[in-house]
Amino acid sequence: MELSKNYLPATVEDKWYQHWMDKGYFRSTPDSRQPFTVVIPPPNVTGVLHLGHTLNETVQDILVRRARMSGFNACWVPGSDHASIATEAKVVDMLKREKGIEKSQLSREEFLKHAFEWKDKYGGIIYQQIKKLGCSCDWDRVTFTMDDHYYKAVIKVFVELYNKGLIYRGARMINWDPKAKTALSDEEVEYKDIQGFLYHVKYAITDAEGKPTGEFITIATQRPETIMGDTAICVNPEDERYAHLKGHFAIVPLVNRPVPIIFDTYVDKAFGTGALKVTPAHDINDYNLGLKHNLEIIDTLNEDGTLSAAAIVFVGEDRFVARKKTVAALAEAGQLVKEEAYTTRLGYSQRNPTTVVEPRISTQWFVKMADIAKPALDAVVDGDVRIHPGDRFLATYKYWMENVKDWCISRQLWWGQQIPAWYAADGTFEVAATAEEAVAQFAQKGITLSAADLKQDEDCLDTWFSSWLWPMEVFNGISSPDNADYKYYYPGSVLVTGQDIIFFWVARMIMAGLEFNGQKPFSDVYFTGMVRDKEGRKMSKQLGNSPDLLELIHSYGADAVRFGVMISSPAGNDLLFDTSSCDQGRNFNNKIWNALKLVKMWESRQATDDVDASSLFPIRWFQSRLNEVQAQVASLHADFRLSEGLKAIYSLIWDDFCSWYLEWVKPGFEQPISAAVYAQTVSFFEQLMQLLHPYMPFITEEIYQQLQTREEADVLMIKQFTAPAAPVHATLLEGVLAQEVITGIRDARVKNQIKPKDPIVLHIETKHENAFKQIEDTIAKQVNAKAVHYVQEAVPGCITLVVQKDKFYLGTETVLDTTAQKESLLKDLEYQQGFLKSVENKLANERFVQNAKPEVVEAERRKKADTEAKIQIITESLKSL
RNA sequence: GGGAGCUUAGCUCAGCUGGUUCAGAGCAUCUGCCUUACAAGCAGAGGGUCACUGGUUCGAAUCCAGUAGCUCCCA
Repeated sequence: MELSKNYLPATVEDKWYQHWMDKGYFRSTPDSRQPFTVVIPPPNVTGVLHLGHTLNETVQDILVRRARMSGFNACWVPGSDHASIATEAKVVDMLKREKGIEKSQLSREEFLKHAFEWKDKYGGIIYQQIKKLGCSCDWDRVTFTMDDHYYKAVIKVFVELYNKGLIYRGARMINWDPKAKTALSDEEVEYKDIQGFLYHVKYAITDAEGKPTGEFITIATQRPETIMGDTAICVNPEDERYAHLKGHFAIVPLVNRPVPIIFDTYVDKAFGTGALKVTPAHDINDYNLGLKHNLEIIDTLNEDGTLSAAAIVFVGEDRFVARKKTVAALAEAGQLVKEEAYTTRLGYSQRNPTTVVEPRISTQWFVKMADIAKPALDAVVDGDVRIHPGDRFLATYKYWMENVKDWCISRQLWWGQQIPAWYAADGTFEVAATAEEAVAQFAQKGITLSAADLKQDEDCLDTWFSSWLWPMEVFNGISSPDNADYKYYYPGSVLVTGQDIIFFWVARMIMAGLEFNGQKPFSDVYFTGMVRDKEGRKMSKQLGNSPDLLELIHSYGADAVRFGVMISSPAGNDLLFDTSSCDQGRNFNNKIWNALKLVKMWESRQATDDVDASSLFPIRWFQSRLNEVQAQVASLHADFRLSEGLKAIYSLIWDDFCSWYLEWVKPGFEQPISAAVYAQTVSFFEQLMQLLHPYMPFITEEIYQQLQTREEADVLMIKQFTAPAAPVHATLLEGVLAQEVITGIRDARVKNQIKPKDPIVLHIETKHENAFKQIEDTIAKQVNAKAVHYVQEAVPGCITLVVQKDKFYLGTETVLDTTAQKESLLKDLEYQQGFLKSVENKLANERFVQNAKPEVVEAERRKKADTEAKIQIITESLKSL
């Protein structure tokens, strides 16, 4: 079959993915092998994969494929996440836009039906993309965080933690998303620097009896619209300016409510005016101050961010509109002293990025974190769970775990697991998996009720309260803990994820694993960095700087995209993505493809002979190089240095195999090739493809299959690695010598403008003629030498050059200009002399000779001798010119 | 405000336990090649006081401290 000019990924990728699927190679069932378990960080059903996912999935696939080829029973579980807030928002949007339905018109059940339809429709896109990328997931194990068993597991865990006293319900200051109308956890708030204003507002003072003293106290606030919720003014007890106001009151502007002047060291005398308005319902610090001083709490905001009746003025206005109106009203009343520009940080809802989060007091469910955090902290600190790279994230992890706050897990949403708390009419409740169990629990307390009397909590749980069970429940480990899969696959091997969800997910998974199973969920965590564009900006939809994955795969091929994201992204480092790295990947594909074409050309030109291929220099050398890199890649993998592994393989294939080896064994035009050499070459090629396969699965499988006709079961993706032989050090050095001589002579040819087609005669002056006998054919071929002679002295009229410790004379018909040679020799001489001096200095230093390791000193002595010899050779050459 | 990380060639980045396999890769640049696998290629070449200042050491891109700039996380 004629092979195409260039590699065409589209024709190859779908074919092999389908084949692997049909043969069930991705599927894993427990057996006697050791498991290698990876659970995918489930992407959101709302979105499509972006480059961050691409990097993640690629890393996982590399680890999983290599493990599968290394004797492990590799199992990679795919799935997706219901993403409560984000998905609910999208479904609500869609219903309104496409069907004209408001959420409020629907029952919970009706809404969930729409949500599931939506998930089925859009969730599939993600899986399609993962497949296109070549990921070897076990598709029979796809899990969704709202699957029936998963739902049950979440409820089970909730009930269990509640019964242990680790979940409680209470009114606290929480983060409120007024758009989604739900509580958020601290982790779901993203802070951004914002240019705002600081408004100075003066409040009239009255004495203890309420009589105006004619004085004013001025406060500075960023949020004038919350003035109506003020219940105190606070100053520092040390502040002399205000000491006389003890027992006095301030009159809140616009609503004319007297509030006490209180004293607390919390207030910074130097900030603003030194006087702070205290609004316990709308600021976390004020809330704490309020608790301490028993202040009234006046909540002036509705759940949608409009002012409530308690605000008295501007009721029903949005908080930002109300702010403007409040400022105008204050100005009119003459109570606005000044406004100044002010930079501050505002919290935004992670899932509604344009919505400012409102601190709000609300009754929610919380997980008590301190106790379950402790073992999870220890697991990482003790190295039971290892984080890669190094311990770069250890400090962050430790800090968060040591200062962990209780986790607000209730959300005022429908898309998620509904909180299993059952309320009686009087507001008392029982936590139980079902209404029937709740009835029984009430009965135990002597309260007789029927299921119909109970009302289940309207709220659902935070998505992360389901995702933290992921490594267990993908194997039904919570819902049915005695099953064989769970026992076999748990704990998992490696978790690959972005460093941005270290708290959301990684920390909590470790907690959940230890709490519910007693074992860590995985032994290694590999953090990938953020993918940015080439200007270093985060990829985002707003900027439109995130390339479409399917389009990238369409134009470059999946292997090239995988190469592109892997080639320069060591663990934890941000990746500045530029499509030029995909170009590099595509070029690499092409290079491999062309090497295949070359080798295939030889297939029909084999000459049977009795050559002992293993004794031929190119073959001995490449065998050692291959073994060397095989071992190197294994060790890099053990350290999770995947991108360095890819670099090593890239260079082995392009430079060593294509540029050196294939050129060395290449027969002359239309000449036959030794059958033994051919067989060996095919074997090398196969081993290279195997080594590269985890990184670039499609082209490697295609090449492997093209190299020979194979049995159906002979498939690269499941071919097992064998332990590489030890490389022969001397052979590697032989290769270096050959390469240096070839490069040196080629350089000399270029500098002396000898046309590539003009042959030369090569004279070698060496004390190691035997060493050159092994490589002289190879050298002659590579530098277009028609003859090689060994000489004992300079050959006149030749180009002279020195490589290592030997001299080379190039006889040529071209008229030579010796100045170029002289220049090059002089340059070399200068360098060698400088080098010699530095070595001599070292050796002259007594302390060096005394303190340095003997082998280091010995190496320096050798260097000295070698350099001296070389200088002599160069000097002689210069003389003969 | 607290913490972490980064700063190496024009650009993007490697460089693990200090010592010529330490100053590297890819892209970009320059020169010469349409050499029957590959011009998405081949053969060569040039290019860096390893941010700055001190310290430890016989020896520092590498370890320590400080300074400057950038990034991220947390308040």
